[in-house]
Amino acid sequence: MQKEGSIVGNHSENLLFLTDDQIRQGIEALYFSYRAFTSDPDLILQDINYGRAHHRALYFINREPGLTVTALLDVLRVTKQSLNRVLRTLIEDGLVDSRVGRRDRRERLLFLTEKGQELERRLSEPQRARVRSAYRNAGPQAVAGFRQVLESMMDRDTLRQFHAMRDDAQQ
Amino acid sequence: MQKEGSIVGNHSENLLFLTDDQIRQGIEALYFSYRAFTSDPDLILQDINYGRAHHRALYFINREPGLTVTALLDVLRVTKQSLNRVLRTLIEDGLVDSRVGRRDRRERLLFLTEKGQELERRLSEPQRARVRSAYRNAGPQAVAGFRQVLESMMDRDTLRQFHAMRDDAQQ
DNA sequence: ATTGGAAAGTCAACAAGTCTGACGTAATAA
DNA sequence: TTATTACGTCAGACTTGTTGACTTTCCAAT
Repeated sequence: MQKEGSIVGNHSENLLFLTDDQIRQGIEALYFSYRAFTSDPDLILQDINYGRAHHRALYFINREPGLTVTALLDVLRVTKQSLNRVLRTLIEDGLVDSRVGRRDRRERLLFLTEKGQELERRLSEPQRARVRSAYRNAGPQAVAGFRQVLESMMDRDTLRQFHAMRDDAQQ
Repeated sequence: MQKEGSIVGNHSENLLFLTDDQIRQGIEALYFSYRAFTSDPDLILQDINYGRAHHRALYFINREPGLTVTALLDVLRVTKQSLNRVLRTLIEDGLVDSRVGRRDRRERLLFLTEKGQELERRLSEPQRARVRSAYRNAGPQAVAGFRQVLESMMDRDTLRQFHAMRDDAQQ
């Protein structure tokens, strides 16, 4: 195609990291590592007859105490019927406290009870340990790249959610 | 603790990338990006009344034509009963061809039909496009870090599976 | 050569978790 | 007052996971 110069399609650096094989390996790495990532809490959840949905709910309620059901629906992207079943069991089991909103009394503000916080920690700590260990093992440069690629994979709306979470942690 | 020198706990570089906040952001990035990653095929699957399990089966059969049910079970880590149901529908619908093994006639060797290959491509191509675009956007250094962190998150057995797949692609 | 156990795969029944659709109630907004 | 919003619930369906029981095939020890 081109008479002379660098390899076709390359600008300044070579583009070997964009070969089909590299893409495939990236996809498989994502699949296998995500499964590993969820395996620890999954084992605990199985024992207590809960599912991943319970963990996710506990996680985000702990993340932002007092968030409303609608806000949680927005984060989780499930139907309210589906979330409701999960929330009901969590409330019945004394892990989540649902309080009527002061500002708007139609809203339910969700909080973790002491017991709820304890389970949330027990479920999430193995994941934190896994990520911490992977980070330590890979080093700060690799971690920066990891984050960069993950963010680039999100669509606009998901990225918005992600940044919103990141931002309200600063307060 | 230490009389003099760098900040406590730091070796040569600082360890700010290991703060709780960084770990938390990593976990959330993983959650949100994985959901984005699966969203494209999920939409297609919904239309044809298939689920993610069907995509996974198609993916790995395409990846290694002629693999046995047992081999597929090992990769997917589900019960054979669960896989069987998915395989049955794929075979009935003419997407997968199951041939009795020549070497061992208890085995079933799995292949994609032309139609199966077509659907697999349709499901996986959006994911490849997403990863390719993210890779291009983030650059080769970031990609290396991405891969390094993901691999560090896998447990021994998963890592073995991942490397086995990587290796038999070289042939 | 026979046979008894193990391995590969299938079928049936059940549980969990997701979805859609419809409806009811209470509170807020127009 | 009326329309809209937030939340909860019931019913029915589907996917995907499970366990248990079964058939067919292979292999190895006798």
